[in-house]
Amino acid sequence: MPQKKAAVRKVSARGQKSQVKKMPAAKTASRKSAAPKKTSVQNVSQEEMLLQALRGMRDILPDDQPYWERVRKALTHAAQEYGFQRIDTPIVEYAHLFTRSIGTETDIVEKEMYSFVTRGGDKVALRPEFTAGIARAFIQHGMGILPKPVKLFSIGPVYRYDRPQEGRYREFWQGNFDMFGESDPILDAQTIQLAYRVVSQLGLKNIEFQINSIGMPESRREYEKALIRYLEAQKNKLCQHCRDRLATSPMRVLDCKEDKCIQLTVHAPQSLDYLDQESRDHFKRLLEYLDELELPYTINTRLVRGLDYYTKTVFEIWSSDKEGKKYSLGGGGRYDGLIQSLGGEATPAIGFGLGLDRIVLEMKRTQVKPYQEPKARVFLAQLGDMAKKKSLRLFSELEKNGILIAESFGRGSLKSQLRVANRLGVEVTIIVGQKEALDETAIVKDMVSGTQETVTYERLVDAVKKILKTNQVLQG
RNA sequence: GUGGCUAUCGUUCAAUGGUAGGACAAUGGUUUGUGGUACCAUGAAUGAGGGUUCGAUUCCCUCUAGUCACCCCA
Repeated sequence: MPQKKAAVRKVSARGQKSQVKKMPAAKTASRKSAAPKKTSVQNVSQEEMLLQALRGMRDILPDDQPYWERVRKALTHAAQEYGFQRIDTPIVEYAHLFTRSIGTETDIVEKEMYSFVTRGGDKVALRPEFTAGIARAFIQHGMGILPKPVKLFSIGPVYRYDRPQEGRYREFWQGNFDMFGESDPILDAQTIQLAYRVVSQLGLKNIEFQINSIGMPESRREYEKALIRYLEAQKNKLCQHCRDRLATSPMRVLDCKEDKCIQLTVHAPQSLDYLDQESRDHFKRLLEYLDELELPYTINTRLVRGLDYYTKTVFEIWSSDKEGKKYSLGGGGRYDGLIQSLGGEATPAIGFGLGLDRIVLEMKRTQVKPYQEPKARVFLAQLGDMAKKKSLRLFSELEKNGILIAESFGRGSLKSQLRVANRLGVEVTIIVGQKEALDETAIVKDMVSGTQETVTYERLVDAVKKILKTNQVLQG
């Protein structure tokens, strides 16, 4: 009865763009003229909004959970094996924490942060990445006194107000690993090894690391100067966007995809040539370690990461499909200055994050098997009120004995219940009807052979287990 | 934030300026306490709002969402 959509009185909220301005309290603004904004809620009915997840937000449905479960398990196992301890930090932090650490000129902060003011007047933001919050926790809880390196692992959602596409969402999941207190390049190598370990354990092939070193702040400044000098001289050959970038983040010009920019930057100065002695040694030793570990890497002198806090080593993890198309799965790097710049004791650190949504996407794309939940092999069918009551008890009784039970208590006929049992592919069905309920017995039916026998409650568990066991042997 | 493409039952695919059809899935049934197959039946959709029109799911506009390319990144 799709009742012809009650003609709702619709106040035509047309016109009145612009002049939104600030409207401090908007106390005089009448209901209907309030909030024309362009939040676009205008033409969307309340009900419609209720039935739709926010843009870029999505549900991870039961069908997908096996993949996620496998990813989570791989992550936590690897974390354990490499001695990482789990830490969970709040999703919301002071916005300032992120601007301080990630950098104010970066896109992440400039236009992708979910920031808002709380009722108490605090400027806060949903975390766009993990490291800032973890660094904050590290300092706040005085973790600097712990034996080095301090290894912390996290998994959870992060938020970026970006334009969604496949594999990129506004709420997405990351697994994050950080090590504090150790500056030796072997940690860099170990970090990359760990990342490789996780990803390949998940069955992803064609993994490649791209690495680069951007040196310490001083050498980086030197380099930036040289780069600007070079680009400035041929400014008119750059695309418009890159010309703008010259002033704010010249290094980003390096990964512009415009042909003319690429051509121009081929011969541009490279950060590697401007490294200070220490960074140079660091990078050299890292490469030696990577060779030793036989990890698949290429040096990408154009690789610049979007966060300001990186020093020395930066890297990204890529996966490629048959057509050679590449997908970024994660990245990371060293951030020796971050802790100190946030107000802590000078502490070198390195870490990386993995994009879980993308990993799941890749797993599906390359047909990696998801994690299989243990599946019920026994079905419990019942007939009649009395049997229903008994079945509930039987259900928990069997479960206590480690037997997973499927059921469809809501159904009436035995036929339909058996049909469900069949579809679920169970090996045994236990049937309790009126008669059995009275006798305190149950029918145990072997779904493969079709034979069945009536047993007492005491013998029930054994009878079921016996069938399951012989099946197992047969499947061998 | 910019530009392109898209939008039909839960899923997938049809069709039309004039009552939207199939397949898969779902639910019930084929004498009611026994599975498969088959057969029958049932429920289920034109994303939202406006415009043009006698009439719009179809044409136009706006919004929303998805997707792709930028941007950026995971």
